[in-house]
Amino acid sequence: MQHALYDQLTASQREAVLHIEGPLLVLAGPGSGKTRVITYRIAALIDAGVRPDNICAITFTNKAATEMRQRAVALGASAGAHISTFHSLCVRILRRYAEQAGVRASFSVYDESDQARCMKQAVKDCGLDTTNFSPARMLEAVSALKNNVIDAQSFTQQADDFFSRTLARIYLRYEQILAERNGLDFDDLLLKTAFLLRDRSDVRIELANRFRFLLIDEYQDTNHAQYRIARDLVSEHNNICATGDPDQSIYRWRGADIRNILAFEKDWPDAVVVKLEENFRSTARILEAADSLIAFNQSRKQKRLLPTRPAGKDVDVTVFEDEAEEAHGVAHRIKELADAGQSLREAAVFYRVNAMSRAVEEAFIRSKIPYQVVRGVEFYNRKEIRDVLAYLKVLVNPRDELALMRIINTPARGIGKTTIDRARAYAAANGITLYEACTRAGNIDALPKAGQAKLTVFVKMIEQFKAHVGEKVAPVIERVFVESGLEKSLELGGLRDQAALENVEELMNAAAQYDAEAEEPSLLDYLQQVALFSDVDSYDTSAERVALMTLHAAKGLEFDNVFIIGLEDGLLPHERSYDDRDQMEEERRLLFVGITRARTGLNLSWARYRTVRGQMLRTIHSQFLEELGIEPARLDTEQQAWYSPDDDDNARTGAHPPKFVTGQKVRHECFGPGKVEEFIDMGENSVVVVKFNTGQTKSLLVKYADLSEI
DNA sequence: CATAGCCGCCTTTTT
DNA sequence: GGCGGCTATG
Repeated sequence: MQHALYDQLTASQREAVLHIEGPLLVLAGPGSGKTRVITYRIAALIDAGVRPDNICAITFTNKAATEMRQRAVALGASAGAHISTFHSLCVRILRRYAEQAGVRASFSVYDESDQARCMKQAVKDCGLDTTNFSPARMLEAVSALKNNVIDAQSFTQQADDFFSRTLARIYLRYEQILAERNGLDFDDLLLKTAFLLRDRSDVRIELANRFRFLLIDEYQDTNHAQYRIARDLVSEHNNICATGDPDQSIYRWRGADIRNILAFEKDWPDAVVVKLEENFRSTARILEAADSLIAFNQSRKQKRLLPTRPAGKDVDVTVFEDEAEEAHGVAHRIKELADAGQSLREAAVFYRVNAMSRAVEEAFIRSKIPYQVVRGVEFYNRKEIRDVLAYLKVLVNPRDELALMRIINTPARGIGKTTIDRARAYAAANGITLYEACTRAGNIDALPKAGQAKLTVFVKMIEQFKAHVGEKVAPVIERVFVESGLEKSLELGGLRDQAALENVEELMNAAAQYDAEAEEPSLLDYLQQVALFSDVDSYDTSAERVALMTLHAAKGLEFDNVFIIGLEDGLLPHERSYDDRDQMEEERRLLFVGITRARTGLNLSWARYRTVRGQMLRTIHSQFLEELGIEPARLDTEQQAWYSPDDDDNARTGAHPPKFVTGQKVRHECFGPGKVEEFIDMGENSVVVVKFNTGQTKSLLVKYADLSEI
């Protein structure tokens, strides 16, 4: 690397970048240039003569991995370093060492809903009812065990009370079901890899030599299984570099163990520790608020955020009447920013729960503000996408009964419940999989000739698809989509199906991109990787659109202007965190993460009333607001500082029809009294939807309706 | 066997 | 308020 590049770094950044051999811990506060340090480090390692393929960098999301790859290459580092999430890495390892790990390389990756189905089955198989042993709860418990590298056998041995013994039975059965279907859930990817490294020193040594330099970002959010994997991977050379910030640990509920980062120096006693405390991102006012807030956490090492930027604007705190006004207020403010020439992609709205995006979206649509919702799984959870992927899964993993059940009669081809039940009974009686049973449909005596014929046609179609498995992924998807009849079934439909068609097209585009870019492209790899994808990965940072996301998804990102909504008691901190001090502290860290995403503008808000599960409830503002170190006078303003309904954008058009708000009581000449359900603000063509006391609901053009307020 | 409509369930955050 | 599963009906 040219020496000039290092000149851009601070002394401590340079120290971290140029530390080559031996364990290194980088404790990096928000906005301290951590990402930059990691990418420079990759370049510096290569510069020092390390072969790219001896480097393995672990990121928290796929998106972070993609970005890091691009940045490293832009810095002049030759491509070839392995950069991915822990889960992606484990998929590759398990496929490569399937035999040693005791799995089949063709495994399906089971996502949350797949897991739920298997768990439901497991609970039922154990003769328990799903009310007392809710699959979700059981899944949570099993996941916690897996994250702590405890398998079903060893848990069974240590289970000593009624609940544990029951859970052990469920765990065992759940594992059996997954094994029968050749499926691995998210946690299995880590667990099986941890066991592989523990039990097979030959594999461990081979991998340790392959990945001579291991870099792990967001180390504060690793769980025990990930820790074990990392420890074993560096067991031969100790070249581990971990970066993170204990104050930004927000995944405890998912098994993340903050002790990993706190105990790093115990695990690697000769570790060099570099602290990056200067913040180059946010203005001083924003950092003061963040600093003041996080200081309320008791189980934490004292740490200062050192601002390098000027004071900047005050942090804005606003109270609104309800969530609709709050959303409208945010929209209004963003319009102002846009009018002042600010870029929309530099604005983001954060919230505690996904459901809160709705109100904001509605306001943005009305205000014609382009936006994108960055959400957990949305795209790959759509029915049509899952259907197509299920076909592909059956092609590479015929044991995947979950996938098979999904497609066997989708689109409808006359294979109903009775037919399937009989085929299944035949499979059980003969100790074969359901798919195998279908291939022998002619032998299933319990089935009428018509049923046998339908199954045979289905199997024939699948077998024909199989002939193309070795080809590029996108064409296979297209073939399956067309020839399975899925496409046709959607073409007949209405608007909804039209959207579905477009989604599948989008899937094919993404697959084509995969075909072009993947390291080792294959249908199997595609399916295993796609299961690990989330919508955060498809978040387009270059689009001129406001980003809407949860506080969790905001991790690692930064924006000029940040809006955090719903600072209310029970929401942030979330009510489910009340009874546990550690969880309360995590809620505080969550807000801390959100605040420190902002470069220059930070707008916090709460609403006096919020609709929860369809009910409008009175709220109390979040205790966190008082912990920001902002003068009380600015915290709880009676009237909004910069927004009032009269001062709307459309007021500028010159026309001034009356405006209404949801819930408002009005009277109409003919229909009598009623309540406003919706007000669609379109200037002089505004529409108001009123539910009248007579029971009927009417949409009325405001300028003609002559409604009067009550 | 397919479809529509209804009921009852859950609802924090996500790789 | 949304979704999955169940039932009743064609």
